[in-house]
Amino acid sequence: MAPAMRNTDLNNDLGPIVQKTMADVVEIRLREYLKEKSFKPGDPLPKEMEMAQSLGVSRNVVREALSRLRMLGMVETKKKRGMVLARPDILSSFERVLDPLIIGDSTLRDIFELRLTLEVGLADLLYLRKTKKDVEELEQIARNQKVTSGRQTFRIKNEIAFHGKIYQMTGNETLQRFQSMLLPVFGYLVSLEKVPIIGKVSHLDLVEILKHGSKEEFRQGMLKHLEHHFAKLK
Amino acid sequence: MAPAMRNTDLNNDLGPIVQKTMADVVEIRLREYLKEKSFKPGDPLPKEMEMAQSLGVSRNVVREALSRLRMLGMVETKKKRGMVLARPDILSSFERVLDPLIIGDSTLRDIFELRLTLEVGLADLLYLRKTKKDVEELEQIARNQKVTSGRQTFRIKNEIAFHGKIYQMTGNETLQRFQSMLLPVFGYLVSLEKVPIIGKVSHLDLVEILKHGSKEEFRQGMLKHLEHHFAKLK
DNA sequence: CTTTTTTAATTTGTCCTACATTTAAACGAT
DNA sequence: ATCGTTTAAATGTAGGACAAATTAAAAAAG
Repeated sequence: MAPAMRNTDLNNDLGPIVQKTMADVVEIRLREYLKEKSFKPGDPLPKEMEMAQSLGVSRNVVREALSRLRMLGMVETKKKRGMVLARPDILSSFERVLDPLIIGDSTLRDIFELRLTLEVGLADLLYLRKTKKDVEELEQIARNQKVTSGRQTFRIKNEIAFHGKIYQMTGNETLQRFQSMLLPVFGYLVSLEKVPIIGKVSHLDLVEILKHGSKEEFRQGMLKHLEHHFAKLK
Repeated sequence: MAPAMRNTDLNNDLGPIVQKTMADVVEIRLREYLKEKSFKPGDPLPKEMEMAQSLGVSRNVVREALSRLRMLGMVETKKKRGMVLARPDILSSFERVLDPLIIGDSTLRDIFELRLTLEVGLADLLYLRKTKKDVEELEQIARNQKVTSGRQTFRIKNEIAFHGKIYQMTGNETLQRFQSMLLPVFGYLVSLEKVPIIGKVSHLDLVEILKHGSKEEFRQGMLKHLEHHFAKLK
């Protein structure tokens, strides 16, 4: 693990030689500018032409940079009105690049581990915010699975529903959205398995713990539920 | 929590009426195109002019869309060679929008919770991969703090060093980078505290657990270490 | 004088053309 | 066949023009 680590540091320190285009530079400059001047959401930004002239580049280049910030939701534009700083949705940018087919294998494994880590760590939030209604709904999902344990595709869908419901119960919207966009990654990795392996602790067991057990018991239960996944990590 | 949930679903289903620009559309179309044709990293893409003609838009619009994909690291361009699909760095896009000053308060709190969740859930990876050398280095950091517990700024730096080292010990590079870009958020929230509160379990205690204790003990220890943070969550 | 309507002006969105720059590929000389 | 040279293709940048939208101002109506 150490060599990989050193490599990362090296990448940070020495980075590859990349020929920055004007749009790259302008994007950075604009970002710095917004920070320095401590723009807040809603504040009006300079016009495209003003930027172009100040920076000494064509309006074309400025627009390419602005197009990037617009994509991230950092700025919004209206004709005649100009542009204003906006609150970016931090996860939408994430979503765009999270495709199991184009991200590398090592990153894929990293994300898989990240998800397992989250599931085990969720207990505290869960016990802080779970409601009786939530637990009942969760139980319904778990029972639903028990009945229709036949088809493989349905099994996966139900798996998603169950764990998704748990994230929802944390009351943390960002966490919930985060997990929902991690699902394809998770599904992709599970689909690579030849034989579906079932943990020692079932969904219904977890529901039972949620009803009458403690945080620690739930953590242990979730751990056992995901055990076979952890076992695959080397 | 239910109403917020419904609202989210509504936003997904019905979304606000946004006047999509050509660049937006082209970005989406290009992304679909890459998926449908199942491009893999390294594959050459069509030329700008070809795209423009096929889509019936100006080269300018195509370039704005491409500029976005370039920013995300999805495509790389070389003159004469054209463009190739590349492996995007999933976290770099995240980094761009993760500014505590422009993301909203609720998101800020969500991320704070996310981090706490991670720290508690880390134990398994940690015990799977920790080395003697790592533990020693961690101990060094913890001792360093004990000695110089005076200045506030140093305390924070040391706090970062300690927890950062823990993430590094998991051997999960993505996780490590993820936490490092979450640091500003964390630091921002901590800086809002009037009085620095110290947990019941110190860094040195955690090191001791890592040396001779079990995973469960470590999880409990970390929980106690972060207890005052969890206490603030409602 | 106030309210409504019309007009004008400003700013972004799109298209077009031109040229510089880079560099892979074709070509040619030894 | 190898090395250097030329060529051509693709991206990068610049600048101008106009459409579309929408605010702001001016004009008209009451």
